[in-house]
Amino acid sequence: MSHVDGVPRRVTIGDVARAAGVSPSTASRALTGQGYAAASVKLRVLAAADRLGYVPDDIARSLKRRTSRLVGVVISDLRNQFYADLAAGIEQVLGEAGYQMVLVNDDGDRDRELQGARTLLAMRVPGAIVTPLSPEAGALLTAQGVRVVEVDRQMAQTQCDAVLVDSEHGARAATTHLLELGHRRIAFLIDELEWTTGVGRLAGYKAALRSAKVRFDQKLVARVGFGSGDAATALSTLLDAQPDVTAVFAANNLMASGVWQELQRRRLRVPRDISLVAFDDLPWMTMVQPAVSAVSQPVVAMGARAAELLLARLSGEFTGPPKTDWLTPTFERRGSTRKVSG
Amino acid sequence: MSHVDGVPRRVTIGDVARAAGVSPSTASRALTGQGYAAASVKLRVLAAADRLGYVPDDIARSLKRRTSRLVGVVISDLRNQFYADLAAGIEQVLGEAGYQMVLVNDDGDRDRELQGARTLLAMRVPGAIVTPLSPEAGALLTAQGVRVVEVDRQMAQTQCDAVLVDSEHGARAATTHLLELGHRRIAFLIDELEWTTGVGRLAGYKAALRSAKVRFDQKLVARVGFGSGDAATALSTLLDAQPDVTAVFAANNLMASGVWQELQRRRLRVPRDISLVAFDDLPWMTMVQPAVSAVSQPVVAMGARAAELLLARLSGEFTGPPKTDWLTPTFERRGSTRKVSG
DNA sequence: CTGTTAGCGCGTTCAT
DNA sequence: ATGAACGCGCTAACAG
Repeated sequence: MSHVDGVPRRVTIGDVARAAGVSPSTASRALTGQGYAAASVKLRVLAAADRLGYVPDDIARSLKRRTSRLVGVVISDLRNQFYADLAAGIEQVLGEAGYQMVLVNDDGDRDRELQGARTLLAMRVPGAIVTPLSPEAGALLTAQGVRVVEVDRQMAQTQCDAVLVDSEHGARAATTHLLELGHRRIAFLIDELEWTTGVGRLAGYKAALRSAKVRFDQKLVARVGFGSGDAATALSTLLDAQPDVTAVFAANNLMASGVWQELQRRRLRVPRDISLVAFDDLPWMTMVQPAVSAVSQPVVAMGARAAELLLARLSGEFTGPPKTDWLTPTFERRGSTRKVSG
Repeated sequence: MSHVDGVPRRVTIGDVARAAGVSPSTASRALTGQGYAAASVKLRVLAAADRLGYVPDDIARSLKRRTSRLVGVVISDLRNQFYADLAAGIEQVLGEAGYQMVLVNDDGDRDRELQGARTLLAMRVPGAIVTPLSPEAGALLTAQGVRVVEVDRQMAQTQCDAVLVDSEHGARAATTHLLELGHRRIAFLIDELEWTTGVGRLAGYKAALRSAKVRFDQKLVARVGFGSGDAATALSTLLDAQPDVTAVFAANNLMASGVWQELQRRRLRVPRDISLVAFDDLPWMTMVQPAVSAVSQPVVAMGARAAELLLARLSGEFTGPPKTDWLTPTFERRGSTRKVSG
């Protein structure tokens, strides 16, 4: 009666063993390839398994082996193409290695991140890849023996592996480009300064200014709430207060999108009236007119690299001390930047 | 020596029970809230669990309960914002109900889809949500008692729940709009006609033509490979062969992107030289100039709805015969369409 | 209300 | 090379 839909009962290794006329242990050895099993027997077991449509129970197997092939992935916003690409890179590498990805969205909320970590703990995942919001979640996992790789951002106080893009380098390149075009009043839009990304990008911006002996002006930095759409409003306020701004640096793709909309709304012509550079390159940036000059990150590769690192840890193939992989972004000059006018 | 990193051994319910001076069963009842447990005892157990940092083992629990809180999600391309949004909608609803999402990307490949289904089977997931490529994967799952909800596309021969967008309706609206503007030679770009989406969109296009008594011309339909970026090339070929085309209908966001690029490359002015409508609305479509008129799908809501349906099935709250939910897309008129010139 | 018993499905000793 | 016995961690059934 619990099998209303005609699904009687999953076939177990015991069924296979019986059908093949051997013991469960032998069936297990034949099926997994671990341990001895006569060739003829192995064949019989395999045939029986196939005939009965046997699918090994991962749950039972995991319980026994005390480890599963599930990797937790905690990201901030799947709807942001950046994170989706990251997840795609991770999934591909994981999948090829026979691992599955449990995806958790934390929406930039630390409580949800922690909640996600706890869930992963309960699931007994051997490893996790996270874009961290706080050190806590990663620490919690690490403390319980879960191997953690931080990606995009670095937050762990206790050392753990990480795969990052050199934000400072990228931001510096973009800013330098603007400076070389003669811009001096460059607005900088960002939605967070708690993470290594925000910090690094601002640092790169400042470093470029310093090299060019241009004074850093705090009033040119606009800070908006995370994930909020008010990059447009923030830019608007800033432009009103600082009418001498000739260029804008949008520190991520969300900021870039908001900035683009605001520039459109104001009927400012890019790059004639104002120049624009973005950090993080998205497809739309080459579809608009003019195309947006941007710091392009190897996002998918970053996800893939993180997964590779984690797998190497899990397999014991890599056992060294915590290591941080740095990926280098490239600045793509496009049509949204030009020499400062007048 | 297996505990190099100082992670001794996970605390089990047995440890908690001992610390609280009760039996494991009582501890279990106190912890889960299922079954009797004296208030004072419950308190003691909870305190002990908390003190020891006990985290229930989901693997063992699943083995015992013969069901887990993992839902399989099989989609075609996480890097396509459409699928990412879908997954985001699913994840949100699942997460609120205490379920996790195992995400599998099949890249539009049926073998990988089938492989994914087998994996989910092995994982003993109680349910799965899929954007189907073939009937096989879903059938396999259903046959083993896994509740399946198809989303975006419908493929199952044996009935199963589905959440779909009314493609025909949307395509008809978009095409009618073009016809009302006087367009008669409307190119139609698509990358698949095996799925309900492609079929429905073409049907809507044809239906609109029929209503307007405009002859359907097969030569105006360009078909490209799935996921391939050659929408641009295909359009190019088509435009060369059919110079009287005055409007283009891109049947999904990939096609739209390719079309947009090709129109740019040809320096065709939209909508002056040619009009454009897209099926599936993406953010870039309102960032470009002119904004692209598009059939907007409630993608996140579709994912959410699919998850709700699945959860209702799993909880036994909904037991009726297979049902298909239809969501209605809306046509957003923007600047890329205008009266046919000349 | 509580403890004892048993078993989910598998892999892994340990004998043989 | 094979099978019997055991246990992974948990909870459902039962007796008390």
